[in-house]
This record gives sequence, structure tokens and C-alpha cells, in this order.
Amino acid sequence: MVPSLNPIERPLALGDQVYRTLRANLRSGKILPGYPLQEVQLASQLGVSRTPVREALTRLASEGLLSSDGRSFSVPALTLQSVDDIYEVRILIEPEALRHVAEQANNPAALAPIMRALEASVAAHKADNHDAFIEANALFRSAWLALVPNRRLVHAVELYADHVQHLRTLTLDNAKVRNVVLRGLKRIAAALASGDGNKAALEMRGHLSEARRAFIAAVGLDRDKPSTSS
Amino acid sequence: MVPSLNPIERPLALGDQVYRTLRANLRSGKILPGYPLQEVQLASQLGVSRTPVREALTRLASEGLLSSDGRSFSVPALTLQSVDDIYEVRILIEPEALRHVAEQANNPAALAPIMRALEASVAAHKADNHDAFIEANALFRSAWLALVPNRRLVHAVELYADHVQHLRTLTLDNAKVRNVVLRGLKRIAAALASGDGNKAALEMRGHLSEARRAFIAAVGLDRDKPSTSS
DNA sequence: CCCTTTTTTTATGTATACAGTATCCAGTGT
DNA sequence: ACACTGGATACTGTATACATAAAAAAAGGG
Repeated sequence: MVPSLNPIERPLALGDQVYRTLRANLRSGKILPGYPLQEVQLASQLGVSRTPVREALTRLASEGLLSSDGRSFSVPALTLQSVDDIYEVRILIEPEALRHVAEQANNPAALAPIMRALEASVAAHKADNHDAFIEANALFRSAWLALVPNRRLVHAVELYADHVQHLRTLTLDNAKVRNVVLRGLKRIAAALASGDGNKAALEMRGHLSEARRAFIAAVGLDRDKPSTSS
Repeated sequence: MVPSLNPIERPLALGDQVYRTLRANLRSGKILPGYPLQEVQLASQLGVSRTPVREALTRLASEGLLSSDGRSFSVPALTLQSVDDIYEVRILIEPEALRHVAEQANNPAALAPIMRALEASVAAHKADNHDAFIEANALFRSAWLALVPNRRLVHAVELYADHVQHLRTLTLDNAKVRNVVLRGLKRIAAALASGDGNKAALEMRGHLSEARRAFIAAVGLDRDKPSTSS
């Protein structure tokens, strides 16, 4: 008998690895809307066969992160309509998810990672560092999501946040937009620190509304889809 | 020149067909939780190769309708926790989705399919027809969802509704449960007919809460997972 | 008779082969 | 020069082959 062994770390299946790689690249905006994602090309780039690539692509498409135009897949171009649709869903679920965090984990120790992510955002903003700001932003979200007990809710929040990730990479180099976002994060953090669930939910709602408006204004989205332009 | 030809009806890819078939079978509760869904077996039953089967399975798993326990997939057994989680999400999104329907499509013609589905539910209940009631229930949902303009919201509602579909097949042969559900549908239909968005949202919220309670009570779910028992 | 070990079977993960179809390009005819 | 047609090309959808690992069964030893 051996004292408490942890289960072995199994190497992830290739399909999962490809999925994560692609999703990370979508998140960072490296893949532009409209470009066809071709199986052979991706497979050779990643050094695997078409099978796991195909698996990852169909998964991403079923989650709505890719759209299948005709034969192959591509990043969907965001129209004003789709941005509105996505934000409507986000505004329904994220404030309530945050409410749980405020009500359950209102001790400073649990909130520490969130505060650190906020500080990182501030620093990145001051340094005018586009990529760092985006990263700190994502860190902030995953920090508070880690405290949401409902895993399905977490999954949904992550999904719809990724749906508009491309907007962020396009617009967060604009200092004005960053200011809007940063102001929202600060208010959210303050509400969390106060342990007031209602306030937290309210602040999140306000933040999402304003961020949505700022993104749309910054990218010049009006009834059409120029989301590929930089 | 040829007089106005319609584009040809293209047969759906096998992968999609398998996906739909499996999802329909999950919906009707034909596949029991815990049973491993094996690729070769499904492939031979459906008369296709493993490839499209595999594709469908990974899609269903990524949507949360299947869970991958170790190596293969199976219908996840519903714990009280997971039912609560799913209903929390449903209660966040479905009332607001219904609000749109009440506010936008409050003319009798648009609401006719919903009313027909309600009548079918009533008839099935009176006839004590389990399967017909479930089907009418699904028809009711798809009828009002057809009037929701936000397609992503529709997709999310359908997804989480399917997550607990198994509960329905287990419990809707219970007349008491059917009564609870039917009462909810009637109130929802009345709210829609009145064109009152707030009322519609409120009734949906109440309906979901009560249905959730009735399901849990009927299946005897307490801190564990007997959802396979009939 | 039970426990251990080895063998066999079975199922998945991945790669590759094959078929069908859409797209692109060149050639030909007007 | 332009339009149309025929063929080559490239990509996807599907099937199948192979390798690996887990599970089950059988053999062997105490």
C-alpha cells in the first residue's frame, strides 16, 4: 500500500490540444474573420493529421466561435446585430453570476486574485500596453469566475465572452475605450469588496452596457461588418 | 434562360444527421444515463462509419449533453446540484427571452402555433398520454422560441432545456407533475396573449421554479443521483 | 479456493486513403 | 477581346487501417 497517490497526469488528446490552441488564438485575435480555416493547412502547421483538427473545428463551430460558410470554417464577422445579441445574453447572465461572488466570497483573501488582476490592468493601461491590458482583462474575468459555484454558468459566461473577444483586440488599443473598461472593473471590484450582491450585479450590468457601446463606437460598427479592419 | 429554378435540396452531411438523431434520442429519454455510448456500436446501428459518429459525440459532449467519463461518452446522471445549476441558468435567460415574444408578437396570428401547442398539451394530459404530452411540451417551447429575434438566446434556451429533458421523460407520467407544468403553460400563454412583457417574464420565472421543484420531488432527488431509475 | 499475473479482447485515438464536388485556369471558338 | 467549356486542382466528407491502452478473461501459483 502506498500513501495517497495522485492520479497520473495524462497527456491531453491531440484533439483537445488543437481545440485549446485554436481557441487561444481566436481569443487573442490572431485569426482574422473571413479567412477560411483549412484542415490540411492547420494540420501541417500543428504537425498532426486532419482528424484532430477537424474535431476541434467542429467543436468550435458548435459553440458558435466559428461559422461554417459553405464548405470550410472561418471566424464569423461581427455585425452590429450579432454584437447586440451576444451582449444581451451576457447582460442576462454575468451580473447574476457576479452576485454570487459578492455574496459568498466577501473575504479579502478570496478576492485577492481579482484585485491583483485589477492592478495589472491599471499598470498595463498606464504603460499603454495593448496586449498586457487584454491579458489582465481576461485574468480579471477568470479570477471572479473562479469563485462562481455554478459551473455551467461559468461555462456560459466564458463562451459568450469569447464570442466578442475579437472586439477587444480591435478596440483596446484605444485609450478612451480602455478608460471605460477600467472604470467598470474598478466599480465591480469595489462592489465585490463591499460584499453587496445587488450592487455588484448592478455595476456589472452597467459595465457591460457601457463597454458594448464603447466597442461599437470604436470599431465604427453600423449595420454592417467591418470587424476585420484594424 | 430557364424560368426560376429553385436551388437543389442538398442531403445533410452524415455527421449532422447522426448528431440530430442522437440528440433526438437523448431528448426523448431513450438513452439512459451511465450507459457508455460506444462508437462502433452506434456506427453499426446507424449504418455509417465511426467518423461521423465520433464527430456527433464530441459535439454533444462539448455542449454538455454528454459527459466523457474516462474514455467514452455517456448521458450524465443528473444530481440535485446539476439540476439546480441548470435551472438557475434557465431562470436567468428564459423569462427575458419570453419577454421579447410578448412585446413584439402580440397579435393572435403570430401566437396561434403557441396556442395550438397548449391545446395539444391539454388533450394529451386528459388522455393520460405520456409521450404526447412531452411532445406537445417541446412544441410549445419551439413555438414561442420561433418568435424570439435573438438567435443566440434561442440556442442557449434550447440547450439548457435539453440538459434536463431526461427529467421530463422520467416524471411527466405523473399526473401531479403534469398539472404543475400545464398550469404554468396556461399562465404563460395568457401573459403572451395580453402582450404584457413583464407579466410574461414573471410567469415564466414562476413556472420554471415550480416545475423544477415538482421534477425534483417526483424523481426523489436528494443529494444524489438516481435519475436512471424509472 | 483465492489471489496474482499474463494473455486476449475490445474500444478509443490518430493517421491515411478514397471519393465527390466546388473552384480555378487554360484553351478554344466566335 | 470576351464568353463558354473542359480539365486540372484543391478541399472536404467518409471510411478504414493501425497503434495503444484499458478492461476482461484465463492461466498459474500459493
